[in-house]
Amino acid sequence: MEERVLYDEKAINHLIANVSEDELCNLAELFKVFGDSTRIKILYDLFDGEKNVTEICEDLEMNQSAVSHQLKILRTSKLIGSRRDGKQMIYFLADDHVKTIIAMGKDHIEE
Amino acid sequence: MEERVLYDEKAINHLIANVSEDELCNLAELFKVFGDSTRIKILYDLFDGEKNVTEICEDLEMNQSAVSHQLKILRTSKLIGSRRDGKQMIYFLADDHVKTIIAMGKDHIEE
DNA sequence: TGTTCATATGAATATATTATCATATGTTCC
DNA sequence: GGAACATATGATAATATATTCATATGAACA
Repeated sequence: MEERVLYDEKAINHLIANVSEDELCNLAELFKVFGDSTRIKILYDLFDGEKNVTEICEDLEMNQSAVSHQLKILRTSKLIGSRRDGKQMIYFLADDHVKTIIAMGKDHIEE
Repeated sequence: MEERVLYDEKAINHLIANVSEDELCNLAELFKVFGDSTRIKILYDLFDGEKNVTEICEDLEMNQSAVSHQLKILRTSKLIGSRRDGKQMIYFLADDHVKTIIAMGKDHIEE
Protein backbone atom coordinates (compact mmCIF):
# COMPACT_ATOMS: atom_id res chain seq x y z
CA MET A 1 0.00 0.00 0.00
CA GLU A 2 2.73 2.35 -1.01
CA GLU A 3 2.05 5.93 -1.92
CA ARG A 4 4.18 7.25 -4.74
CA VAL A 5 4.77 10.73 -5.98
CA LEU A 6 3.77 11.01 -9.58
CA TYR A 7 5.77 13.19 -11.87
CA ASP A 8 5.91 13.81 -15.53
CA GLU A 9 9.06 12.15 -16.81
CA LYS A 10 9.02 14.08 -20.04
CA ALA A 11 8.89 17.41 -18.23
CA ILE A 12 11.69 16.30 -15.91
CA ASN A 13 13.90 15.31 -18.80
CA HIS A 14 13.20 18.55 -20.57
CA LEU A 15 14.16 20.54 -17.49
CA ILE A 16 17.45 18.80 -16.97
CA ALA A 17 18.58 18.85 -20.59
CA ASN A 18 21.61 21.02 -21.34
CA VAL A 19 22.26 22.44 -17.91
CA SER A 20 25.36 24.60 -18.06
CA GLU A 21 28.21 24.46 -15.57
CA ASP A 22 27.10 27.81 -14.18
CA GLU A 23 23.58 26.58 -13.69
CA LEU A 24 24.89 23.50 -11.92
CA CYS A 25 26.77 25.77 -9.54
CA ASN A 26 23.59 27.74 -8.91
CA LEU A 27 21.79 24.50 -8.22
CA ALA A 28 24.45 23.52 -5.72
CA GLU A 29 24.00 26.90 -4.04
CA LEU A 30 20.26 26.29 -3.83
CA PHE A 31 20.60 22.83 -2.35
CA LYS A 32 23.17 24.09 0.10
CA VAL A 33 20.38 26.19 1.55
CA PHE A 34 18.30 23.07 2.15
CA GLY A 35 21.33 21.35 3.57
CA ASP A 36 21.24 22.74 7.07
CA SER A 37 19.02 21.39 9.80
CA THR A 38 18.07 24.79 11.17
CA ARG A 39 16.97 26.02 7.78
CA ILE A 40 15.07 22.87 6.94
CA LYS A 41 13.30 23.07 10.28
CA ILE A 42 12.32 26.66 9.57
CA LEU A 43 10.96 25.70 6.17
CA TYR A 44 9.07 22.78 7.62
CA ASP A 45 7.73 25.02 10.37
CA LEU A 46 6.32 27.31 7.70
CA PHE A 47 4.45 24.42 6.09
CA ASP A 48 1.82 25.18 8.75
CA GLY A 49 1.38 28.69 7.41
CA GLU A 50 3.06 32.03 7.91
CA LYS A 51 4.72 32.84 11.22
CA ASN A 52 6.65 35.63 12.86
CA VAL A 53 10.23 35.32 14.06
CA THR A 54 9.35 34.81 17.71
CA GLU A 55 7.03 31.93 16.88
CA ILE A 56 9.69 30.27 14.75
CA CYS A 57 12.22 30.63 17.56
CA GLU A 58 9.81 29.03 20.00
CA ASP A 59 8.99 26.17 17.64
CA LEU A 60 12.65 25.43 17.01
CA GLU A 61 13.75 26.23 20.55
CA MET A 62 16.54 28.34 19.18
CA ASN A 63 17.71 31.82 19.93
CA GLN A 64 16.50 34.74 17.88
CA SER A 65 19.80 35.73 16.39
CA ALA A 66 20.59 32.30 14.98
CA VAL A 67 17.11 32.10 13.48
CA SER A 68 17.30 35.56 11.95
CA HIS A 69 20.62 34.77 10.34
CA GLN A 70 19.15 31.68 8.73
CA LEU A 71 15.97 33.50 7.73
CA LYS A 72 18.13 35.91 5.82
CA ILE A 73 19.74 33.09 3.87
CA LEU A 74 16.34 31.60 3.09
CA ARG A 75 15.08 34.99 1.95
CA THR A 76 18.08 35.58 -0.25
CA SER A 77 17.44 32.25 -1.98
CA LYS A 78 13.80 33.23 -2.46
CA LEU A 79 12.61 30.16 -0.62
CA ILE A 80 10.64 32.31 1.79
CA GLY A 81 9.07 35.71 1.57
CA SER A 82 8.38 38.23 4.28
CA ARG A 83 6.22 41.16 5.11
CA ARG A 84 6.08 43.50 8.05
CA ASP A 85 3.11 43.57 10.40
CA GLY A 86 3.66 46.31 12.91
CA LYS A 87 6.64 45.40 15.00
CA GLN A 88 6.71 41.90 13.64
CA MET A 89 8.09 40.35 10.51
CA ILE A 90 5.97 37.62 9.06
CA TYR A 91 7.65 34.88 7.08
CA PHE A 92 6.07 32.44 4.65
CA LEU A 93 7.05 29.90 2.03
CA ALA A 94 7.69 31.54 -1.30
CA ASP A 95 6.29 28.77 -3.47
CA ASP A 96 5.40 25.13 -3.77
CA HIS A 97 8.81 24.03 -4.97
CA VAL A 98 9.94 23.97 -1.38
CA LYS A 99 7.37 21.37 -0.47
CA THR A 100 8.07 19.37 -3.57
CA ILE A 101 11.82 19.38 -3.11
CA ILE A 102 11.52 18.32 0.51
CA ALA A 103 9.01 15.64 -0.43
CA MET A 104 11.39 14.25 -3.06
CA GLY A 105 14.13 14.15 -0.46
CA LYS A 106 11.89 12.35 1.98
CA ASP A 107 10.86 9.92 -0.71
CA HIS A 108 14.50 9.12 -1.34
CA ILE A 109 15.34 8.65 2.31
CA GLU A 110 12.38 6.41 2.98
CA GLU A 111 13.61 3.62 0.76
CA MET B 1 4.71 27.90 -24.02
CA GLU B 2 5.97 26.99 -20.62
CA GLU B 3 6.66 23.42 -19.63
CA ARG B 4 5.72 22.56 -16.10
CA VAL B 5 6.52 19.61 -13.95
CA LEU B 6 3.39 17.86 -12.90
CA TYR B 7 3.20 16.35 -9.51
CA ASP B 8 0.57 14.84 -7.35
CA GLU B 9 -0.22 17.34 -4.63
CA LYS B 10 -1.94 14.78 -2.50
CA ALA B 11 1.05 12.47 -2.56
CA ILE B 12 3.36 15.38 -1.74
CA ASN B 13 1.26 16.41 1.22
CA HIS B 14 1.13 12.88 2.46
CA LEU B 15 4.89 12.56 2.27
CA ILE B 16 5.59 15.71 4.20
CA ALA B 17 3.03 15.16 6.93
CA ASN B 18 4.44 14.56 10.40
CA VAL B 19 8.12 14.66 9.66
CA SER B 20 10.05 14.27 12.88
CA GLU B 21 12.96 16.43 13.93
CA ASP B 22 15.29 13.52 13.29
CA GLU B 23 13.95 13.03 9.81
CA LEU B 24 14.39 16.73 9.11
CA CYS B 25 18.03 16.39 10.12
CA ASN B 26 18.41 13.44 7.78
CA LEU B 27 16.85 15.49 5.02
CA ALA B 28 19.32 18.29 5.67
CA GLU B 29 22.12 15.73 5.44
CA LEU B 30 20.78 14.54 2.11
CA PHE B 31 20.48 18.02 0.64
CA LYS B 32 23.93 18.87 1.88
CA VAL B 33 25.15 16.24 -0.52
CA PHE B 34 23.48 18.02 -3.42
CA GLY B 35 24.84 21.30 -2.13
CA ASP B 36 28.32 21.10 -3.56
CA SER B 37 29.18 21.98 -7.14
CA THR B 38 31.57 19.09 -7.62
CA ARG B 39 29.02 16.55 -6.47
CA ILE B 40 26.22 18.07 -8.51
CA LYS B 41 28.45 18.02 -11.57
CA ILE B 42 29.22 14.37 -10.98
CA LEU B 43 25.54 13.55 -10.67
CA TYR B 44 24.73 15.51 -13.79
CA ASP B 45 27.58 13.81 -15.61
CA LEU B 46 26.00 10.48 -14.77
CA PHE B 47 22.71 11.56 -16.33
CA ASP B 48 24.35 10.45 -19.59
CA GLY B 49 24.74 6.94 -18.26
CA GLU B 50 27.27 5.07 -16.19
CA LYS B 51 30.92 6.12 -16.27
CA ASN B 52 34.21 5.16 -14.73
CA VAL B 53 36.25 7.42 -12.50
CA THR B 54 38.69 8.49 -15.17
CA GLU B 55 35.89 9.58 -17.47
CA ILE B 56 34.28 11.59 -14.71
CA CYS B 57 37.60 13.27 -13.94
CA GLU B 58 38.02 14.21 -17.59
CA ASP B 59 34.48 15.53 -17.90
CA LEU B 60 34.86 17.68 -14.80
CA GLU B 61 38.50 18.54 -15.44
CA MET B 62 39.31 17.68 -11.87
CA ASN B 63 41.95 15.53 -10.27
CA GLN B 64 41.21 11.95 -9.42
CA SER B 65 41.56 12.21 -5.69
CA ALA B 66 39.08 15.05 -5.33
CA VAL B 67 36.58 13.17 -7.49
CA SER B 68 37.02 9.92 -5.57
CA HIS B 69 36.46 11.67 -2.27
CA GLN B 70 33.20 13.10 -3.55
CA LEU B 71 32.15 9.82 -5.14
CA LYS B 72 32.45 8.26 -1.73
CA ILE B 73 30.08 10.81 -0.24
CA LEU B 74 27.60 10.24 -3.06
CA ARG B 75 27.84 6.50 -2.57
CA THR B 76 27.32 6.78 1.16
CA SER B 77 24.14 8.77 0.56
CA LYS B 78 23.00 6.11 -1.90
CA LEU B 79 22.65 8.65 -4.67
CA ILE B 80 24.97 6.62 -6.85
CA GLY B 81 25.84 2.98 -7.07
CA SER B 82 29.01 1.32 -8.26
CA ARG B 83 30.32 -1.90 -9.62
CA ARG B 84 33.76 -3.08 -10.53
CA ASP B 85 34.71 -3.87 -14.13
CA GLY B 86 38.23 -5.19 -14.15
CA LYS B 87 40.53 -2.42 -13.05
CA GLN B 88 37.79 0.14 -13.28
CA MET B 89 34.99 1.18 -11.03
CA ILE B 90 31.80 2.08 -12.82
CA TYR B 91 29.47 4.59 -11.22
CA PHE B 92 25.82 5.19 -12.00
CA LEU B 93 22.83 7.03 -10.62
CA ALA B 94 21.09 4.99 -7.95
CA ASP B 95 17.56 6.02 -8.81
CA ASP B 96 15.28 8.55 -10.43
CA HIS B 97 14.95 10.73 -7.35
CA VAL B 98 18.23 12.34 -8.24
CA LYS B 99 16.89 13.57 -11.55
CA THR B 100 13.65 14.67 -10.00
CA ILE B 101 15.29 16.56 -7.17
CA ILE B 102 17.65 18.35 -9.51
CA ALA B 103 14.79 19.13 -11.88
CA MET B 104 12.77 20.65 -9.02
CA GLY B 105 15.76 22.77 -8.10
CA LYS B 106 16.15 23.92 -11.66
CA ASP B 107 12.47 24.70 -11.87
CA HIS B 108 12.80 26.88 -8.80
CA ILE B 109 15.85 28.73 -10.07
CA GLU B 110 14.37 29.42 -13.47
CA GLU B 111 11.64 31.68 -12.18
C1' DT C 1 56.16 -12.13 -8.84
C1' DG C 2 56.76 -7.52 -10.39
C1' DT C 3 55.01 -3.74 -13.06
C1' DT C 4 51.40 -0.88 -14.63
C1' DC C 5 46.97 1.09 -14.57
C1' DA C 6 42.73 2.48 -11.90
C1' DT C 7 40.91 3.88 -7.79
C1' DA C 8 40.69 4.74 -2.71
C1' DT C 9 42.20 6.77 1.42
C1' DG C 10 44.67 9.37 5.28
C1' DA C 11 46.61 13.68 6.70
C1' DA C 12 47.08 18.42 6.26
C1' DT C 13 45.76 22.88 4.81
C1' DA C 14 42.68 26.35 3.33
C1' DT C 15 38.13 27.91 3.23
C1' DA C 16 33.33 28.19 4.45
C1' DT C 17 29.72 27.98 7.71
C1' DT C 18 27.14 28.30 12.05
C1' DA C 19 25.93 29.88 16.53
C1' DT C 20 26.73 33.27 19.96
C1' DC C 21 27.25 37.73 21.85
C1' DA C 22 26.71 42.45 21.64
C1' DT C 23 24.55 45.97 19.54
C1' DA C 24 21.92 48.43 15.95
C1' DT C 25 17.56 49.32 13.58
C1' DG C 26 12.75 49.89 13.27
C1' DT C 27 8.00 50.11 15.18
C1' DT C 28 4.55 51.20 18.64
C1' DC C 29 2.74 53.61 22.31
C1' DC C 30 2.92 56.67 26.19
C1' DG D 1 11.09 62.19 22.45
C1' DG D 2 11.83 58.02 25.25
C1' DA D 3 10.81 53.27 26.70
C1' DA D 4 9.72 48.68 25.31
C1' DC D 5 9.31 45.19 22.07
C1' DA D 6 10.62 42.70 17.66
C1' DT D 7 13.99 41.84 14.49
C1' DA D 8 18.49 42.42 12.00
C1' DT D 9 23.33 42.56 11.74
C1' DG D 10 28.51 42.65 12.55
C1' DA D 11 32.34 40.33 14.67
C1' DT D 12 34.14 36.38 16.61
C1' DA D 13 35.09 31.67 17.69
C1' DA D 14 34.19 26.90 16.92
C1' DT D 15 33.32 23.51 13.63
C1' DA D 16 32.80 21.44 9.20
C1' DT D 17 34.18 20.86 4.46
C1' DA D 18 36.86 20.43 0.11
C1' DT D 19 41.01 19.95 -2.19
C1' DT D 20 45.67 18.51 -2.50
C1' DC D 21 49.50 15.55 -1.85
C1' DA D 22 51.35 11.29 -0.79
C1' DT D 23 50.55 6.74 -0.53
C1' DA D 24 47.89 2.43 -0.22
C1' DT D 25 44.94 -1.05 -2.34
C1' DG D 26 43.43 -3.83 -6.02
C1' DA D 27 43.23 -5.86 -10.67
C1' DA D 28 45.50 -7.38 -14.92
C1' DC D 29 49.04 -9.23 -17.35
C1' DA D 30 53.74 -10.15 -18.87
